[in-house]
Amino acid sequence: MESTLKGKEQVKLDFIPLDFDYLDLDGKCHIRMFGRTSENKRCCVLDTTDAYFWLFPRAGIDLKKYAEKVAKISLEHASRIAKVEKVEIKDKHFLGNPIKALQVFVSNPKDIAVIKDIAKTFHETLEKKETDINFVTRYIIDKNVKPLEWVHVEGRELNQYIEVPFDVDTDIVVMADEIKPTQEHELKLNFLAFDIESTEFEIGKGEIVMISLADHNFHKVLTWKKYSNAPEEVEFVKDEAELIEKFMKIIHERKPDFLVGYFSDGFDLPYLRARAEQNHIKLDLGLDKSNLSFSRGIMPSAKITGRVHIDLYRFVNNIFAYTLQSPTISLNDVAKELIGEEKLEIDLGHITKELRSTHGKIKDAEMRRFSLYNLQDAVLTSKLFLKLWNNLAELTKVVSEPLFEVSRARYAYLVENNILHNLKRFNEIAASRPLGEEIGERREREKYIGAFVKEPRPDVYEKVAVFDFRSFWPSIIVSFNISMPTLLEKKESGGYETPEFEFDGKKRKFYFQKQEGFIPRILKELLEKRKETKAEFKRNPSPVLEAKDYALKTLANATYGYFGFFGARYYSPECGASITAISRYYIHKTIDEIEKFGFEVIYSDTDSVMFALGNKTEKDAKEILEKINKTLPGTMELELENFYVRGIFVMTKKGETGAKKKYALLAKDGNIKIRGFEAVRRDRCDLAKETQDVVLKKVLEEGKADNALAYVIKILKEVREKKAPIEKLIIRTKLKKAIESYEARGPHVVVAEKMLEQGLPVKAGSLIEYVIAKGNSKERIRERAKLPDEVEKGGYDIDYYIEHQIVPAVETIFAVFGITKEQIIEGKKQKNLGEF
DNA sequence: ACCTCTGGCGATAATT
DNA sequence: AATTATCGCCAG
Ligand SMILES: Nc1ncnc2c1ncn2[C@H]1C[C@H](O)[C@@H](COP(=O)(O)OP(=O)(O)OP(=O)(O)O)O1
Ligand SMILES: [Mg+2]
Ligand SMILES: [Mn+2]
Repeated sequence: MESTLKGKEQVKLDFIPLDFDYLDLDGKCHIRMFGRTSENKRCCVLDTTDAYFWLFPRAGIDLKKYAEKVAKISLEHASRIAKVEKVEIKDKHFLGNPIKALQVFVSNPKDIAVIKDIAKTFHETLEKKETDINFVTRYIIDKNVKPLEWVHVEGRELNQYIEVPFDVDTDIVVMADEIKPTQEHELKLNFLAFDIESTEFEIGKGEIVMISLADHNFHKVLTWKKYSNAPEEVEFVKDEAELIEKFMKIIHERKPDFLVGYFSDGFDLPYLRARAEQNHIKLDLGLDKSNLSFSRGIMPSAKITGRVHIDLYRFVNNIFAYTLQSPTISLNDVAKELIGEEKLEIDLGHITKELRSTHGKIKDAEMRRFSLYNLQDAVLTSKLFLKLWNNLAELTKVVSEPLFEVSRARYAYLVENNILHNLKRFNEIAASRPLGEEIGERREREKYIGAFVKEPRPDVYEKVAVFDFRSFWPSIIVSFNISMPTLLEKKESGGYETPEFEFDGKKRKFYFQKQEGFIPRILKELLEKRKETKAEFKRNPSPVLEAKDYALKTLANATYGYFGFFGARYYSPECGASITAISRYYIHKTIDEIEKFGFEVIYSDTDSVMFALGNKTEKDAKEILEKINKTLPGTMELELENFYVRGIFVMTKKGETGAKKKYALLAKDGNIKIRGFEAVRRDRCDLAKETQDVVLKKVLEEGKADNALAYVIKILKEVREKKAPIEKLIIRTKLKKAIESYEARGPHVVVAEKMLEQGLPVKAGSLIEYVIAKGNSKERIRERAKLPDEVEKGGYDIDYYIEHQIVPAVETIFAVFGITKEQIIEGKKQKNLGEF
């Protein structure tokens, strides 16, 4: 075949890669990147890189002969010849140790699977490595071309119509000859957010009624349902088919680099695809006239060639949401918190019901509202994208994987890729993922010992200081050089060791080598970045910076967790357990020193110490902090978290011990930090949460409980008089698995079954809402659990809400002040012991 | 197909 | 009636 990829015109340009894929051109696998030039031209860059994997030879064999044998592998596969192109003997490192390995270059990355299978049968072969590295990842690593990092490209411009063997809608296509990192330019965010309204929620049922598109200045609503006095953004089309065509047309005209949805992997795009199929429309949203494609699996990812489809819901769900206050991560809640705007309120159920029935009646005013509602969703999504962009981009740069992957990734993926993308400079070959049986065995391993948590003495404390280690366990990994490749069974001079601790039923001690390992090294660099981000957040607090700091902190902590993760390439529960053992040693030591100094240590969880200042000063506390820090090894550092005016610690409900992981602290600025209490839990009703919140606030601000008690008595009275609004009595519990797989059928499971019967969309992951209604109190609670709609005003179970929701939430707090449950329930404002 | 880890509280059902 | 198992969610 004559090459069509030559090109004539020499070009030099600066380019930012946004989207990556690979494809065969002229019989060779090419990387294809889509992005922008520094002149803001839409650009496609083609490049190649070697496809290869590694073979480790058995000891004592003739390497040259082995290499020659491997080099001869050739077979027919998928209607082409899969063969080894060349084999090189290389000096590499594996798990930190020098090793001779064969680098096996193959004709096509897709052939690695079949070729490695043959090579594995050779008696000379000990192991195969890096056979599962994605070709895009391979390219990013070997050519040092990173997602969202500008590169200078020198190459040949290809004539799109004559020389490029695929359709491509960009301003320029370049075959790269040379490509290297260069200075940064501004990237103008060219994107479109979209949202679809349909007559049904289930993919494959119903039809699309309306689609909205939005960016910072473009607003558009498309619908086939005609009505008068439509807002100016609305454009009417003939039918659903034309609606889909028009949607595609707008995307092709506006040419966004990013297509952004909220839950669009789970709903909008699968639904759109189903409807396009039904209408015999080819759903082409990308740059190469190809169909929208989906990755397989329970949570499919919708990929569009040349545009980065970002489902913000997945990023928020996996990475971003942890620092948010919002009760759910619905678009409404997240947008409200981050941009201060909400969805429009409409009766969606009514409208979709009317739209489903052939004789449905919808008023023009309702359709207007519906259109604006749909548009607002797209607008919120677009604003959210701009808000989250920086975090997405930063994380993408840290792990060097494409935005498409990073925006959908969980922490394990980020951890793994942060390591993989840094191996090259250590000349390291990547370890393999576990296979088959190994995974099962790892999953069944016993838990190792984790953190130390001190039992607090329940009381109200004045002037509380809180110390907390910065990135504690990651700093232990770095300071003690802990990782699977640096783990030793015996002590090495100049190396590191753990205290003795119980592991796998035996007293053990582990050792780590002196020579810095690549994982501790990579983590050290991440910690430096995280330290900067934490400082930036302290200087200039914002929810977005807080989320970024949290993501980097958690990426570091998940690197510790990765050691004990069954799917890890660098798996070592011994390391996980060593880290926690060292952490227990240092937190005990820290507690001891603070006590020796004369402070009363109230509580400690993992890496924090809370103590009462007593008759000492904040200056004294800072002094001991400095003293402790002088004794800490490596990069470990204890930080002053804050000084608090007052704090409360309570008993467990059983009343025998002080409750761990439950406390509240009043800061000097009036803010109350609540941890573990029902007030911060999703699965309690609002009335119980709010009541507890008020009680904590009152007792902390006043240092006594009389006003708080009066408040609770008032609330209980209203509950008894059936005055509590149903919304505040709704209990929300997540259905964590398929309904059938529950062994214990709690109220939320039973309600989920009921919802399913009513045709409501319920599946694993749904948040089930229910109210306990009045009924036979001798029966199980689940028998009284009803959908909120089914409970009329005042129809709730008074005793349940008093005995099971409100009183349990406040009784341990009042117990600190000597007030009993009976006093709360009977409303007798008796004098407590302290007042005699 | 994918999944960071352990410690802990408390609600409810299930079992004895 | 008391104890144990299951479940969800949170702290770190
Ligand atoms: N999500 C997590 N996964 C695994 N381990 C965790 C996680 N969160 C906390 N830990 C462990 C490791 C932490 O170093 C340790 C103390 O937690 P914490 O004080 O909240 O964070 P940190 O010490 O890592 O950062 P910070 O500087 O914010 O205090 O507990
Ligand atoms: Mg901490
Ligand atoms: Mn900490």
